[in-house]
Amino acid sequence: MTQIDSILEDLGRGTEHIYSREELARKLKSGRPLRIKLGMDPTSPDIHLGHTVVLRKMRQFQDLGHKAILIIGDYTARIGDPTGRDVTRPVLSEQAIADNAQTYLQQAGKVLDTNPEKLEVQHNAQWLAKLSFADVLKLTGQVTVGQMLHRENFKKRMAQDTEIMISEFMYPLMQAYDSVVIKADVELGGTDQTFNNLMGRQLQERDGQEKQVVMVMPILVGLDGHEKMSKSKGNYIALTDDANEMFGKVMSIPDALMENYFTLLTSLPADRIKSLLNGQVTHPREAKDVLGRVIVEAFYDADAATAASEEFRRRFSEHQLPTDLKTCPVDRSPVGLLDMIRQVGFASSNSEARRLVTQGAVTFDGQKLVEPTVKVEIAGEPILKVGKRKICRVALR
RNA sequence: GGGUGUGUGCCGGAGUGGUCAAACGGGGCAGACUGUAAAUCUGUUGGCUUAUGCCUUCGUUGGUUCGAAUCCAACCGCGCCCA
Repeated sequence: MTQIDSILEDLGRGTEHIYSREELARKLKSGRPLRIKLGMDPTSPDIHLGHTVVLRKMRQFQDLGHKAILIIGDYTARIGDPTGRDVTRPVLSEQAIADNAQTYLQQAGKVLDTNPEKLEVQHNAQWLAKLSFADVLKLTGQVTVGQMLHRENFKKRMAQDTEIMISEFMYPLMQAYDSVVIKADVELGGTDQTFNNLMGRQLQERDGQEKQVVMVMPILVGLDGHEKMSKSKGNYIALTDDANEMFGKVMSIPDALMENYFTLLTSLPADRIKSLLNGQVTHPREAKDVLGRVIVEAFYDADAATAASEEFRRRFSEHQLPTDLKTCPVDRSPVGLLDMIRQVGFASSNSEARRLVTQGAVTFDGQKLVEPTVKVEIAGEPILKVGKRKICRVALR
């Protein structure tokens, strides 16, 4: 196996498809630092593990001496990527876009090498905003409607008779044009980006450039085990989650998801992963514990990972109180049970609190309370527990 | 522009004058069982200081009626067919 072959193999890990491997090999052989493009739309304020799949691939290229070009889609965000949507996206305000872009960068820095030699950050409004109508016509003159309608997502929406705004057709073009402007050698993206990425190749070719290689990564499935990890579905692990939260969320994923997470979110060697996933060799709980630690370690450190694992064991396996039990204030002492639950934020309405109480989810000061109408005394910071996860010490304000 | 249809709770989707806070499914939450896994079972899923009670909700506004998610009108959104 030549050196290029082994590099190719590493780079190919966790990718769904490469268009094309041969071209990538050729580019790698040239020896020059490649320009690796990744576009991110600042449409939501946080990034989560799903985004890191591609960011990690980007990092891998950086570590091999290539240059990461991170494109903040501050202009494309105004349209909204039609990807994965059955309806048109709402338009974001410029301010929201700018704010989101800021946090994106900050968080992406947890995965990427932020050395300016290795990372170039571009905002696509810089060139897209300048295009004239004539420029746009020229762009639109390079792609047929048939081609656009071939796109999975549009096809589906056509079939369902849901609306498609013409502006949405512009999205792939804009993204593709980004590739032309920055002269990308490789573009990374999730499988849902395939169409857009491939269009970049087309436009580059028309422009007389060498076509970019497109590497598409699988979409990370969310905590529920079915749907794509996304903020709006609430099935995500945010990079801003604290270590305990992160670890706990990993422990809650369905077993079937572990393989996916191991290959896409960790750098553990393939044979290690294999033995971890073999139920004969490793108990699934143990495997998941390793997964949780590795992931936490990537964003914090080894100590934090160990601590999170231990805390988890203490709390949920041994049913002990969390070490960092927070204290919640309540405004009066003989207080209605429902009122208290609402005041500490464990229920958003009295009715909800009532439901929780009658269903036996509430323990106060070591006693299970099932009568919604009782009043309780706050003395000596008693502990209130609602369900498995909501727990705090109650103190008089 | 003409014809026609549609708009229900987080989502899908019943309901066509009172018994509707609204069937059913999904999702969520809680409980049992567990490894905060899966599968399964059970309960619950608008709000209200305690409630065989009240309030708000079925695109919007107005009307008919003792009484409307259900009938009428106008308007708005969305779709289909024709042009």
